[in-house]
Amino acid sequence: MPAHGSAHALLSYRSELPLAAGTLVRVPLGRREVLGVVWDAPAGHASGADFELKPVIGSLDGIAALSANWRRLVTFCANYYQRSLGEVALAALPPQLRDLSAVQLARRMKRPYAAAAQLPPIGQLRTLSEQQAQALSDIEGQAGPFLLFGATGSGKTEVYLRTVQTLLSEDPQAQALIMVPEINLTPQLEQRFVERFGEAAVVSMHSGMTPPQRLKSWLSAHTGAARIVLGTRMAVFASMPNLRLIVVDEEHDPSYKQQEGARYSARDLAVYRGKQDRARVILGSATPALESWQASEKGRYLRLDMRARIGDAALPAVRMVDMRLQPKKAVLSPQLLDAIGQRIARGEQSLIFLNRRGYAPVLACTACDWKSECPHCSAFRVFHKIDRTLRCHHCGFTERVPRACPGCGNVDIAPVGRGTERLEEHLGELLAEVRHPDGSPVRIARMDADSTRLKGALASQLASVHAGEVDVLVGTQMITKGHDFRRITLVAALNADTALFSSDFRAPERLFSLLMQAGGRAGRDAAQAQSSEMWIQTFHPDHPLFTALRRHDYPAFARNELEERKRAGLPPFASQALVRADARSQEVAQAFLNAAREAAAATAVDCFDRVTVYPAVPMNVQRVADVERAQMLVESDSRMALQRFLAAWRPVLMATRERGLIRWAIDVDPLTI
DNA sequence: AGCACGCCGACT
DNA sequence: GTCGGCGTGCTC
Repeated sequence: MPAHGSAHALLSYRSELPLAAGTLVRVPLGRREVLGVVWDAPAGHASGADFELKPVIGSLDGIAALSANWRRLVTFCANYYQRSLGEVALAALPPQLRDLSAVQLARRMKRPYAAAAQLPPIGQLRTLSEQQAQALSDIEGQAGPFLLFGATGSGKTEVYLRTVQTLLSEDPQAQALIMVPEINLTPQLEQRFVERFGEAAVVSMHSGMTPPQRLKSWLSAHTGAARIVLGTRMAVFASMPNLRLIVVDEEHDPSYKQQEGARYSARDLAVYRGKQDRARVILGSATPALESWQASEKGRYLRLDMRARIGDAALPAVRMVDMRLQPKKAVLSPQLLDAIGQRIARGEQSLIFLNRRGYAPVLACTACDWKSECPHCSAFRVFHKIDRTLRCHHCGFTERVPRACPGCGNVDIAPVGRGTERLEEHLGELLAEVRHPDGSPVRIARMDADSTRLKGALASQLASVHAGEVDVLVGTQMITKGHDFRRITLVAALNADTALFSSDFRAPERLFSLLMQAGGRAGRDAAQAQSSEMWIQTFHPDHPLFTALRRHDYPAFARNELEERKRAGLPPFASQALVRADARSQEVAQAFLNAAREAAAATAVDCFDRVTVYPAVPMNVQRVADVERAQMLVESDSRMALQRFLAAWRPVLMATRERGLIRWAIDVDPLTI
């Protein structure tokens, strides 16, 4: 089964020696030599073909065959997400395995991966809170899967650590897989696991590693030497012969869904894999995905409640600022500004969250109707004052800001709206007079994808916040994730309203989660928690989402939202898939989709009456980098029916030809539609 | 995914 | 007259 994208994925080869299923081999394909995996044993696949089979070139016999469970996971993923086996399998293996010569491999395998790392003795551990102890005993006593519903600061990580510890000490071979949504979050997690279990027991797996590092980690997990694998979504495919526990931390995070190639959900695959491998699965979150919450309501997941913060630290008080009562052009209300000033005077830190980077999202001419549109996309280019550029956040197209309006020559072109850069500048002006207790001026910093682009920049910025060298931190989404800021007592969210009335039905869920997470940055020290506040500026202070947020009441939010989803027939009460098509023109993209839609009706499968295929529509951002994009929604009230339909329909899609079509893909369980 | 084969525009 | 553009199709 070598790597190629066609439908009937398996290719047959002959071999003098019998090769066990799961063996890694090198085989000829066309005039190349590629990596392959023996999928089924010699039998079956009769050579009764009309052509001669090519021989297997050799097997990578230093490496044990991939297990049946691993192959089942890959098969399931390929079938469920409508991709070829070869694509999924090869993407799941470390890329260096593909171009490693036999000699290099032999040299590599000489290194001792054989024995499972011994765990160092565990020193004195902190006493667990009552709810932590309860969660642990539930995890030990029940089969799961578990939904660990725990507030930020409730000590979820300690529960993971203890579960791993119990497991690994009971079973000297056992392995655990711990997943986090982002690469940025792996170092601090790795540190905690290494502290507890020692360097030798832990390996990481994420796309930021060099190919040799990745191969090393993979081999270490595959041989069973690594007891603990930490990683991002790709780690769900790690070959682990003695896997007994899978943790998906921040399970609600959209990053668990791969957004190109095989569009799998690592969280959902983790649950499948846990069942296959008889490994415990723990999904952890303060704001679970509504799909997971619903599963826990129905008893498919066992919910473990950890709603209190450690040491009974209070959650921050939520303050709503009604922007209808503020001066028209106010960015920051006087109350909020005043509150920030007070923190500075007390030597405490504030965090201002605005989910829009750059200086201004649009630049516009004051005389004509010119706007900073991207010539290659149906989107505006963002004004970045710092280097005086207009940058398209979709295709990357960047130009210097024109001196005068390209439309009419007017020199007066003005920024419209605001991003983090402008907010940082604005705050500097507003807080210019404010002083520290020691009389020094205010220090404002900005943290977003632009300020952290350079290697090491993120770490050094975080360090300076931790060291107390910053009074006010302005940033995007990125500052709300995971970082354990100890001295922040005020968090403010500007511009939260856009998500309330979005056409994306998941927008409220993401907003709630984001605000809870941002709020969780405040008052992580019990001593300061009393005075910690989360500020929200909004034109809709009475919106039910904010009512639930004020009480830190995720269950109330979920109940509300699930009711609406049910009424509207949306996930988790329906299953969806999306077919996307790219072409030089919108007409071609849509023609392809609609042709496939017609063909679906004609090739009626038995489950077709339970499935709705909607007509093709342009995507939200219709054109990116001069490519027109369209999509088509497929929906059913039954996941099974949708699956059966997609499996039957895929060959039809593949047979559908449209001149000028660039590519198409199916996205099963899409996160944005 | 590669890497062929194949049919139309600017070069020695 | 060729070199090379990338559209289309195949790989046991």
